[in-house]
Amino acid sequence: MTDGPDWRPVKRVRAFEEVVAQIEEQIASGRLRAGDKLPGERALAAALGVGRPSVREAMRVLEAMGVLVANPGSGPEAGAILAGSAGPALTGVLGLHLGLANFAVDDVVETRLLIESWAVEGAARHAGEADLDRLHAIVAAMDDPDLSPDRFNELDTEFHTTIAELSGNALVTTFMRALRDTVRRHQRRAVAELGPDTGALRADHRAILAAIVARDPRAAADAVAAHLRRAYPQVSRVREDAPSPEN
Amino acid sequence: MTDGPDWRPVKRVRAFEEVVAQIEEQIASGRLRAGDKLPGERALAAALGVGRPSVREAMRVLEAMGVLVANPGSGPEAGAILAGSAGPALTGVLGLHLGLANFAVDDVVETRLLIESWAVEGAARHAGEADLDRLHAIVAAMDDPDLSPDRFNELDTEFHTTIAELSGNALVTTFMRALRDTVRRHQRRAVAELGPDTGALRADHRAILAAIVARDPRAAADAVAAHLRRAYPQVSRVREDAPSPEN
DNA sequence: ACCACAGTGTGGTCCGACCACATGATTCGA
DNA sequence: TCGAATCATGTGGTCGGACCACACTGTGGT
Repeated sequence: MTDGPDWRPVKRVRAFEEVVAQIEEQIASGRLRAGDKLPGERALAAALGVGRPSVREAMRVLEAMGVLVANPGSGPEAGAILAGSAGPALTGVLGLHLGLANFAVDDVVETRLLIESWAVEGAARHAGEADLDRLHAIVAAMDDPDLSPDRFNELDTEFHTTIAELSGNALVTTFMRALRDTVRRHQRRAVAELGPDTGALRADHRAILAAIVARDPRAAADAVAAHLRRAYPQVSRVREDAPSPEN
Repeated sequence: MTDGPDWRPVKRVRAFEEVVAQIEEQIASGRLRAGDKLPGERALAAALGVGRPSVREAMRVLEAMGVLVANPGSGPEAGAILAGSAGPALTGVLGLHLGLANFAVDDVVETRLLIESWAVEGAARHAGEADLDRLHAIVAAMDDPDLSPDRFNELDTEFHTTIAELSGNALVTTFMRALRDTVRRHQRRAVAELGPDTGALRADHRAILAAIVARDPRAAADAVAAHLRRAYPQVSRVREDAPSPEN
């Protein structure tokens, strides 16, 4: 394994990478926290001994990762502010690599099934009364007969996101939402609008909620699996976890 | 719900965002495929009617998302080439938001447990003889008594990544690796080196492999869970999926 | 007290220039 | 003739400067 000189191809370090690295370090060490505001681009460039374009490229990278937002103008809203949720960044990454065929739509849906099944089990175990009320309200709101498709989608997102939150794992929530948005954006581009009629989807939601209310994690997971299979019928690969009749 | 004027805050569209959007569109529509090379920055800027800095910032964004790599010089290796795995990009995003306390280390480990448990079940069902040989070879290689910590870690990564691949879901593989790298990088920064002695970890690997060989998905998942609990003892929150004694 | 206005600082954009690098054609020498 | 040093070319990387649009802020005037 360790035969021959075996050089590494020399690490090319670009200026903006060093800028990103330093900001990352400030974040990791806790010297920079969420809500903090970075110095202005000009000041930062001077402090780091690089040109403003390098600082700007670093900003773009951090912005793409959902770490900061940049606002022009003056006042408390202006400048580069550390904030951010990882969600949109993840959605973007997943969407791009979906387009590059680095993985398939089936993979995405299957992963969402895996994650959301787990999340709903947690929800069935730990949901409090207030949580259940929120879910009931969402389900009820989706029964409005003259609901715009966009609004319907918003409520659907809220339903699933709330369930994910009840798992108590913020990362799972983020993943779940990113996976859902990725699939949705992808099929928006290819196929027509909502495939299955909303009636079946709303019935699924009620079944999921009923299982959560009944504190039955297994039934809740099954209901979620059935729901996703109905919502994404074009996805062929849907595996079972426990009840595998094979072998 | 639709009361009042209800303005949207005006979409600020920056030039580089438009550039990114156009490249994204070319990718989504299939006109740009993996392996393709983009025009030079100057040519692209001229074609799009923007300045070169805007094109460069777009490049940085796409590069940060793991979509392309940029090489200077001349020849077939030079230029902006579409390629890329999503892995490093995901690791970067997760690490940053871990530092920003948008989610906790426990969340990350728990999510990895969830994903890898599922993956190993698939591996136990679908692994072929060649796959098992690969795993056996890795496990054997890790028994070398004078193995550098770095090399040990490489092999450990290979073991877990191979299992994830056997699930047949490329996205799960990517996630698994990103989660693992995120935790590792994080504790590198905080705590000392390898916590548990390698002997127990290697024994865990053997147990996981044995369950896969035995085609026992349930046992394999349990073995993975036990392994992760041993590897990350500082993580308090480790839930069970099915065998929950509570309730 | 109120309002209009210039001042100031922010990010956004662009231009032009130069550098380092890798390649390929060219030229010069043996 | 063949080889090797050299130059030309084109790439991304970096920089400084300049200008713009924007949003706030203080300072005038009314």
